[in-house]
Amino acid sequence: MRPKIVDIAREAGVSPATVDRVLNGRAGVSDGTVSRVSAAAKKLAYVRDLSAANLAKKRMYRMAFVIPEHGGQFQQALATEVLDSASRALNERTEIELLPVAAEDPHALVRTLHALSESAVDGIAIMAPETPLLRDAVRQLKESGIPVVAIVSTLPNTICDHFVGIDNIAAGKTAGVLMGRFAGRAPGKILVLSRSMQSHDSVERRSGFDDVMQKQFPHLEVLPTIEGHDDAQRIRRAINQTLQLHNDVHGIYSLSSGNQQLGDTLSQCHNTDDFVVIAHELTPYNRSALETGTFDAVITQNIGHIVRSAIRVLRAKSDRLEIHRGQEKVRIEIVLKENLVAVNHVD
Amino acid sequence: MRPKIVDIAREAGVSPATVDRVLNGRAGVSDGTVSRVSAAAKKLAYVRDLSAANLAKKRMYRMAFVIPEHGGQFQQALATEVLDSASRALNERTEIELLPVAAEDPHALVRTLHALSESAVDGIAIMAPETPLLRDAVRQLKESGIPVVAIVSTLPNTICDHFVGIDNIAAGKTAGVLMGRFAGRAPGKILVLSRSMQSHDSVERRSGFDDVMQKQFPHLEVLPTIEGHDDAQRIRRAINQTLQLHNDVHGIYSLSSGNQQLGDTLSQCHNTDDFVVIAHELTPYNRSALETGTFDAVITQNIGHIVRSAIRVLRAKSDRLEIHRGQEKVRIEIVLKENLVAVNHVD
DNA sequence: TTTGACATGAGGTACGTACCTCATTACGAT
DNA sequence: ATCGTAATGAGGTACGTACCTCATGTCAAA
Repeated sequence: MRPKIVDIAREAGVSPATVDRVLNGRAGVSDGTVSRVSAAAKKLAYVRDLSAANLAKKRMYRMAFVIPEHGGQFQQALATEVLDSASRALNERTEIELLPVAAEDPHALVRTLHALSESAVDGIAIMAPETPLLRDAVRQLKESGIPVVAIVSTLPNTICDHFVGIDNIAAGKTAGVLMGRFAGRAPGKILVLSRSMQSHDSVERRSGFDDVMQKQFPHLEVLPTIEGHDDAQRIRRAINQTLQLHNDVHGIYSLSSGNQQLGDTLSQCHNTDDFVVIAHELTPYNRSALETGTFDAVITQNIGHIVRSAIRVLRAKSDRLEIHRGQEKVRIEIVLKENLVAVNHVD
Repeated sequence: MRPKIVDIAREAGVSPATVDRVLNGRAGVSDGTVSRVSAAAKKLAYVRDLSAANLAKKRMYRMAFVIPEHGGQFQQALATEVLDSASRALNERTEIELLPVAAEDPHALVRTLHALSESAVDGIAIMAPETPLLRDAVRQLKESGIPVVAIVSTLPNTICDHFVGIDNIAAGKTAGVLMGRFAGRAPGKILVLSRSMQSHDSVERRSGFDDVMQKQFPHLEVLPTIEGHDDAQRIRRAINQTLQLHNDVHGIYSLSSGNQQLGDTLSQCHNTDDFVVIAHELTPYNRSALETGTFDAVITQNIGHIVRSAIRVLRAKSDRLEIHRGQEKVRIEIVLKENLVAVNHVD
């Protein structure tokens, strides 16, 4: 049997009430007694029965997910996954609130976070690009004792408590190796596409990608990033222009998750067998592009795992428990048509 | 607030005691009352507070992991992971016993399982090759109401309750695509190695591999599988023989997890840049082979996830709860030197 | 010596569920 | 009318922890 409070009391020669006071850090216990009780607890390897404690406390873990509201399929999938986890989490005393925020407006984001700091949440998971405004808001939250984890998009660990997501430099490197090996030995060019290079993530991926391409595949020249800004016309024009300018494009690398326009352009105007296409995030669209062969590989991260991991981490932070690094590490997944079946749907 | 037993009682117009009888399937309640109570419970969307129930019942989940005792690094990593999970699981009313069994002796396996069926465990996770003896033993366990999940090595779902592991045909296909695309366009041969083709897993991987190679890369001829049976000399001789016989070997595919001998042979006798090497399972050995460049890709599955998933599934089965398919699906992971850093260590 | 502050003990109630005993009711069979 | 039985209610204790009140103890300053 695991030791309980009465066992510590007996061991330390005090009453259960005193043990309770010590364990819960309440005042009115002399230093000597505190250390005797602590020693007894350590000696017996006491661990509080969390579920009994939570039952007694009527504890509820209240957490909020703050994510961009008008994103593409990735953000949508993320929201779905949060809602799904929310319904399951209810059985584990965890209430999850989904807070979509206008992504382009740092002030709206800060307002939302400020409101949260008033509303007695136990933890916040946030996906947002780093800005000075955000940094300050997060710092404030931490000062009020609310744990904050960043998901998908990195925030410096000095600011938030934890980051749940992949290493984007390594992801870019991975894309690079696949690109280099899939594209063959003939010299040629690689076209790189991104929604916007304002995003940290895109910059990191590009840098990892370039690193590998330069070192391992110098016969492939990586062209400057074309920024799409979700403008279909602009993207189409830019791609077509580049393809006309260079007749030796062997591959296309799409850094960010919005690829609808890319796929459309490709399937309309060109023979997709001519070059290797690698993209990020296994959205429904990218999934079908893999199936049809328009895309050759997708580098992705498991959204369900990210959400569950964020919840576990926030719960652990809230209980001041250690987190299980192995379980919380998000892996860079490589998806080809062939292992697609075995990968979770985003639905 | 979530509804509790008194709420159901009020709703159904009966006493809490009767609700208790109904919810726990005890006798002495008329059919009409049973259905009225059930209806009330459904109407209020009642879900039993598992932790309070477990507290009241002093419940312990007792589970056993039955795994091969003298395996290579993979089995060792599995054992480590089980022990690690065991220590954490204690805080969640879960006791995990690790039972290593002589892999080559089906009778020993059956004896162990039989002993388990006497010893009041709540669930069993087992990694073992399918044999008629095992099938019968597992069927018996299921008849005594003990949930059994197969891990890593498939057992038919008609026999056990669940399988935690990857689809080996898809894994073989994945290896095939990587091999085909990495090896280039020149015609040549692919050498295939396995510990033993007695193993279901190896056969499935090979069949997936062949499927892709035939359809997508017909210029590459896949040679018959060389079976190593963990005999270093034999493996070295076979590899050297084959390499001498065919001067156009472009790739080596190692189906099973024991690759020490393969790596040794390669690093001793040949220029490893000449061919692509793809292996399974990210064991410490394979990890270092990736780092040095001896191996080009490793197809793997996350052992920690497998163990945790098996525990969750067994707990769910034991409580007759639904399992969360998305969370329990094990993904086929592709590991290259570049995304190695981001993948869990096996230690 | 009194006072007061502080340390500790004793004992209770609560959380939501399980499970037990005993009492009561209803109803059909005798 | 009486009895037996099945159905139900009433009320308790327990699980391990939290948190509350009140009583009692100790010791030092006034």
